[in-house]
Parts: sequence; structure tokens; C-alpha cells
Amino acid sequence: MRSDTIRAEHAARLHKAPLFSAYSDSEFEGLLALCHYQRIAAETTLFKAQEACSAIYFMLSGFIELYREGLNGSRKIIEFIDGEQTFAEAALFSGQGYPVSARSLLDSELIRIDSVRFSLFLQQHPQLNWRMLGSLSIRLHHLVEQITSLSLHNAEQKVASFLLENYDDENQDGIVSHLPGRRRDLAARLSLSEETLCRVLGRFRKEGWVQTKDSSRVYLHHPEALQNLLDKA
Amino acid sequence: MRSDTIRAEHAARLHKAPLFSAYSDSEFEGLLALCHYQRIAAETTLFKAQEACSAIYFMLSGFIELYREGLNGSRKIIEFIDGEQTFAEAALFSGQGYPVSARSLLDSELIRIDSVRFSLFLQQHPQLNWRMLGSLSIRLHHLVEQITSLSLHNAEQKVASFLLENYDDENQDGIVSHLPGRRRDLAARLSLSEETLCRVLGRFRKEGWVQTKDSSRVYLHHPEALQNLLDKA
DNA sequence: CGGACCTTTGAGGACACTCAAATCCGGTGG
DNA sequence: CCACCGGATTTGAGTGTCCTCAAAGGTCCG
Repeated sequence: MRSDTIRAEHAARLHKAPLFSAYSDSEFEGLLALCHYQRIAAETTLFKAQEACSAIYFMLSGFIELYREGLNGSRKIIEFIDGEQTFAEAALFSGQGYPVSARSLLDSELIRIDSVRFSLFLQQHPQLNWRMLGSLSIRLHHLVEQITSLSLHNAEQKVASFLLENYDDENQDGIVSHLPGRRRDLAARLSLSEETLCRVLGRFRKEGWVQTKDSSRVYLHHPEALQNLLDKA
Repeated sequence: MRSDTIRAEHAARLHKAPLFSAYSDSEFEGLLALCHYQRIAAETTLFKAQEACSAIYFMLSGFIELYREGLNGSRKIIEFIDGEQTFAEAALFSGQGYPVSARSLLDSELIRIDSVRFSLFLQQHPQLNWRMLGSLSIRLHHLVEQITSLSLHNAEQKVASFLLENYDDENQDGIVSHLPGRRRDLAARLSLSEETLCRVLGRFRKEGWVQTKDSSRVYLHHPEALQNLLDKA
């Protein structure tokens, strides 16, 4: 794990993030001064829930889980971080530490933004807070959606709705959904057991609705059939 | 349902809300210009999920549920609004409409703040956004807690954790937890069936841990026993 | 080829749900 | 004041979905 100043290419990608794309050049300079490049290996813990917030992050590449743990070693994944995106922003303002723990599932590259200095920076540039409000609101929206799904959906509906909401792109084989590497992790995201998840995917496969490939890619041949599971009682 | 200008007493209570308590007198004047007093009967729908956001609210008195609906008439309550507090703020910034529906369970008094004009007001006074960030962050924190509870807790643990997190005050009879009027509503908040909730409360009663009164007050005689349910596997 | 880990399938069980009936409670009217 | 009604709560019986435990394939890598 090493920590460095930011290369121009990475800075450019950071500037394109929704949170920062409205920054003027001079404002962005100010932001960059608080940033460090950081590379972490797979299975590395970034921070734990409840811990005081020392930084927020922008992911350049890799795969990270935000999760909470139960007592018997059970684990609920709240969110996957898999593209270029910022995370842990909420911890800046709540004064209650990180709401979740964060751990890399793959080797990952991050930009780490010091929270104390960034907090001061934002207070000195209050006009920059608007995007932050939007970002938190959308995250909140997603959490509400997840609560709804957890409460009102059965196992098949949970899987179907995840597949439909998380596909990458389309090609001639149908929509392609890119899943976390291990079944265990997807199961922890959906609050299902590994076995139940497998069985559901097996049923979908048998119906001809989906096709699985190396357990991290799923081709959706009949997305309307999955959608149908969500629409009817 | 009537809509009026704000009485001084109500204005004072609004000014004490965390979101607005940092407002200077002149800033607060500006806010008041966007507000209307509103009284609604029990069982009145304020807004529905997905609807475009036309206002945010501050509750003066009453009881309101924020909820989502499934297809077969099932209902998941995301949050109860029961004290003086603001709600629906997040809908201001996400551009995705209200994330939840809102309906009164009792006769309620509200202050309605026009969203379009309040949005403009905030953009013209960016220094006022800081509290808003805090408020959204804390709400986000709570949602994460709720997801954790939904995913990792069994029926008894859900009830225990709700009782421990939602008591009003202490007196010689032990901690008093003030519940929503009907079992049905608490069940919908905890994602349990009415019957399961009853059975759990019955078990707690039989153990001597709690005592129920007119189904809306619960005395916690042994909060540590409830806490114990949450601490051990 | 062997081992470690992951995925898939099978059998059995548990927790919470559904359906149904009994009891409790508040309100209304005789 | 009491009897009655409707709605809410509580209790009971039976069922189903998902979980747990276990074992059988797969895949990757040394």
C-alpha cells in the first residue's frame, strides 16, 4: 500500500466525477492539494464502521465492498463500488464516523481525500456544496430502494431486480450483467444464502432467461421475463 | 385541509429545527416567506413516491408515516415522523421526486415549505447548506442501520432494537417507549407480520421484560435483557 | 496429479407467514 | 348503565420459503 501525489491522468478523471466536475480550475487545484494516490491489494480493509472519518475516496480502478457485520461472522454488503466513483462522503458531515466498513475485493487504485482539510475547504467554498447535496440525496434514494427490495421482495425478485439494475451494456447476446467475482459476495449483497442464490440462478438458467459465464458475467436473454417477476404480485 | 400564513409561535418552533437554527433573523425572514401552515386529518396522503417534489415539511404535531408499497397491497414503513422535525429534504436535490410516500396516521399540523422557491433561496445563500449536509448524512446513517437490522436480525432482535432506539423518557416504571397507535403500523415498520410482532411482545411480556399499555406505550423494565438479545449471536 | 477453493445440488429443519378463531377494547345507542 | 357492534389484538394450527448441513462436481494453480 503506497501513497503518492496525483498523476495528471488521474487528476483528469477525478475532475470528471459528478462531485467535482463543476469546480473551476483554481478550485480544483485547491482540491488536488488534499489528495493522494493510493494503491491497495485485494482483501485490504480501508476503514471500519464507526471509525472516525479520516478521508473520503475516489476509485480509479478495482472493486470494493461497503458492508456491515453481524455477530456470528455474518456480513451484509450495502453497496459495491466498481466504477469511477466517490464514496464515504456522508461520513464527512454526520459527525458519527463511517456508517459502513470498506474492503477491497480486488486490487484497487484510489484517490484519498483528507477529510479534515476537505471539510475546511468546503466551508470556505460553500458554493461547491450543491453537488454534494445531490450526491447524498441520490445515495439516500438508493438506500430506500434497497430497503424496499429487502422488505417486499422474495429471493427470485431480489436477484431479478439486481440483474436488471446492474447491467453494463448490451450486445447481440442480450444485456450483460457484470457480477462480483464470488457468489458469496453477491449473496451478501442480496441478503440471501449462497445456496439460495445458486438455486435461483439455476432456475433462471433452466427457464432460458439467463446464461452464466465464469460466474462473474450473466447474459440476460429475456429481461422482460425477469421484469415480469417484479410486476406481478 | 387549510393552508395559512405562520403564527409567531410556530415560527419560533421552526427556527429551532436543526436545519434552520443557524439562520440569522433576516435569513429566517426569507425562509418564512416560503412557508405555509397546513393542517391535515388522519389518513391523509401528503405525497406519493416518485411524484415530483413540490414542498418539504416541518411537523409541528401529529404522526406521519413515510412508506413504500408493494404490489399485493403490502406496505413497508421506512420511517415515522413523530416529533418536531423536517422531512422530505432529500427530494429537493436528487431530481428524482420523493423517494417515499407520506401519509398521516393522526391529525397533524405541518409547515409546508415550497420546494422551488426554497431551492432558489438555498442557492442564493450557499452558506446555509452546511446543516442540510449534516441532516442528509444522518438520515443516510439511519437508513444504513435499518438495512443492517433488516438483514442481520431475527424477529426478536428487530423488536428489541426498535424499542431500545425509540424510547421517549424514563420514569420510575422504567423506560417508556411510545409506539405507533396500531400494531399493524409497527409491524410494517419492522417488516414483520402483525401476528409475529404480537407473539414477540407476548414473549417479552411473559419474561417480565416489558409491560404494554393501551398498545401505544411500552414500559421497558429490563432494557438490559433486550440489549442482551442484540449482543449475543 | 493433488489440493484448495468455489459452485452446484440434495435432504432436512427452522423461523416467520398465512389462515382462522377467540378475546379484548372503545364507542354507540337503546 | 348495559348490551351490542366493529375493529384491533392475541393466540392457535398448519404451511412454505429460505436456511443449514452435507456432499458432489468444477476450476484454477502449484
